[in-house]
Amino acid sequence: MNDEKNLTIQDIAEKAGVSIKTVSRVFNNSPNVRQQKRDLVLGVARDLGYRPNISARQLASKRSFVLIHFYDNPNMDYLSGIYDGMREACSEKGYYAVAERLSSQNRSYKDSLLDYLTRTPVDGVILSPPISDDKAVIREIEKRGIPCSLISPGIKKRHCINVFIDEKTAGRKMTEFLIERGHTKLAFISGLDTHTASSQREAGFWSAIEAHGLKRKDMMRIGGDFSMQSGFAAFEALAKSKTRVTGVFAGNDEMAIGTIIAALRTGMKVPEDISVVGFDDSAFARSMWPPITSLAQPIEEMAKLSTRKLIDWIDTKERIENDFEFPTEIMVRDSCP
Amino acid sequence: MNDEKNLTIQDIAEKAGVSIKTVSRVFNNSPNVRQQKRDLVLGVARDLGYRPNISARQLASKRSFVLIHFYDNPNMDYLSGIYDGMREACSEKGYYAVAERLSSQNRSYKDSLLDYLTRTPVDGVILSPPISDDKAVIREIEKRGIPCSLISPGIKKRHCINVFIDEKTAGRKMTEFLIERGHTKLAFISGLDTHTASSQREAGFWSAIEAHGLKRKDMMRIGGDFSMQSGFAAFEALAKSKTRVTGVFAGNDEMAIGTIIAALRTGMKVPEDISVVGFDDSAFARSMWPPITSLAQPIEEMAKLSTRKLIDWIDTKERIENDFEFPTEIMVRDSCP
DNA sequence: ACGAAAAATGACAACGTTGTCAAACGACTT
DNA sequence: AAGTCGTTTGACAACGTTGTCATTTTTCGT
Repeated sequence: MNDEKNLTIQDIAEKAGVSIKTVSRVFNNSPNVRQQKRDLVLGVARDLGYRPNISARQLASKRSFVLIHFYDNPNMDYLSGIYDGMREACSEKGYYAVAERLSSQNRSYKDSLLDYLTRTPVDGVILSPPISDDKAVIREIEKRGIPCSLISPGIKKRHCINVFIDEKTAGRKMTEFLIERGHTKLAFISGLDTHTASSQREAGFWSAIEAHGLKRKDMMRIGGDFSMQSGFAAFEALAKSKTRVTGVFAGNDEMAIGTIIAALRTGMKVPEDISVVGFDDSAFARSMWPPITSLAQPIEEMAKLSTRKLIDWIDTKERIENDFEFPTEIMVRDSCP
Repeated sequence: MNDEKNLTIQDIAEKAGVSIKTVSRVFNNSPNVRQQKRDLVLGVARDLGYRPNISARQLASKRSFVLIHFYDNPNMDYLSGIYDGMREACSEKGYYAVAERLSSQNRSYKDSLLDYLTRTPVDGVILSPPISDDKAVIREIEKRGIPCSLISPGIKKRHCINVFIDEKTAGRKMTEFLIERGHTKLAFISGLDTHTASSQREAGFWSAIEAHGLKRKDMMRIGGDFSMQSGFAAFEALAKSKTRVTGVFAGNDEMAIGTIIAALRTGMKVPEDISVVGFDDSAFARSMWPPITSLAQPIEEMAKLSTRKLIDWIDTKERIENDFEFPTEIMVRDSCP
């Protein structure tokens, strides 16, 4: 119901009886503004429904207000979770969220990163696995003095913001879930070794086995690569072996789907003959038949916090905390009820 | 190897011996610049590696250089195809690509559109199904005078750019593919009725049946909703019926996957006992086991052209052509070889 | 209560582009 | 050759913000 005219800092300044510059300072969280004026300005701005003009800001400050998420993960579910979280946090603070694929297939992928960073001015970077483990990439970003936030890094970096779940504990939790349901012969389908999180999940798997006094020789470890096909292949390996496993822990949902399809083909029933659990709680895990029990991480929340802290860092030029851990939850569904 | 300093129009103007304004005109494809000067300026700019400053452009021209894609389609594969196409076309012309979900679940989704359009200045809009069929949405955009491009609209709009495939012919082509492989008893699993393209595919299906002299009563038509689950349910309906169909045409890949999984569960073999074909050629169609024969449309190319034409329209304020049809291709895979 | 130092504030010039409008130029007509 | 009209060009002021630096106000130690 407000008038359409675009408000400027000028309008706010007049209404509040302060100078333009003071208003500017308030909106940039600059120090050296009396709290009383800060509140006054903020109040007036809210009343009038003022929104800063980003272009003008960019032009005058030579900052871009662009945060970029570099990824190389074909899982669209995960990506859009991150993107949504980023976007929400960005719009709170007048930043732009951009996502850019940095394919490690591409031989010159480091070059294309450098290209990107020199071409487009970028105020902050968010990396997700497996790139959050790429030291060369992180070094280049650091060298340019660009604040950087890592999502689920294998090793936490002191010079970055780290946002993560405890992968090992999650892996252990999932394994214990299987054990509690009476499964004593288990298989673990791993992901790619370049994906540190995957090894940590596996460590959790073995730690649960040990803690519950199960025998290592009753367990199978099959190497996968996160693809549906590798889950399919994993089941075939399982079927050939002497060990009769009744519970399968797949390193992600896609491999879980592959495993289930392969099992169905041989006439086995899920979960009656074999139980399968996944990891990531993707949309396909929910819509598969049977729906797949999977470990959910609050990826959108993680991305949101990651972005907020990154923006704080950019705005204030200092980091208070580095590390933020998030809880996980097992979504119990029919594939292992 | 160039110096790092950011070039401005000023630099180009000096080097070329013309005024700042003339350079500006050249970069905006404004009329009334002598061809000779135009070439000169363009040449100098290329030599120096000049790139216009978008923020300054936005500020001075009050345009946003933002194109927005409104979607409400959970298929990430399709979406990222569109996004990639948009992005490429945008970066050619210095525009920004933004994607925004406009959920029809949300009761007030038209409001959120209006909100968006009034909040953020937007120079052009791209709509994909099912939103490209929403007259109310299109009307609101038109009312604001924002150029609009539709991807695969059910009915082509004269005031918009339309980019599409011939859905009916595609449906017919796919059906004939099944018929040529000896299937005479077929099932068609439809998508949501709100999705006009789906009905057109179905029309193609029936036209092929008729053209090949097959009997309508040997055919089954099952209503689905594009979800994996509905594909699953469709197979169960199929199994219950008396008609023994050997070929299934699913309205999209997800329903094809559901159908296949359901078939596998009953011990049937695909494609030996039943052949299934899908539509869209999504990543899951490729990585499913068996991989699914599916109809591919060049969605990325379509989005790219759509975007280019939209930008032309914005820049020149006129549209030469409205309609652009693209070819399709059947990707033959194991689910119906 | 006084001065010195620190904190808060403001005036004004950037930032790199486009819009406006007036001036210069060219091609015609007479 | 002068006059007319359309085309091409350019000077200069926006656009809405931040950076710089000078000025004012507050705080604090004595």
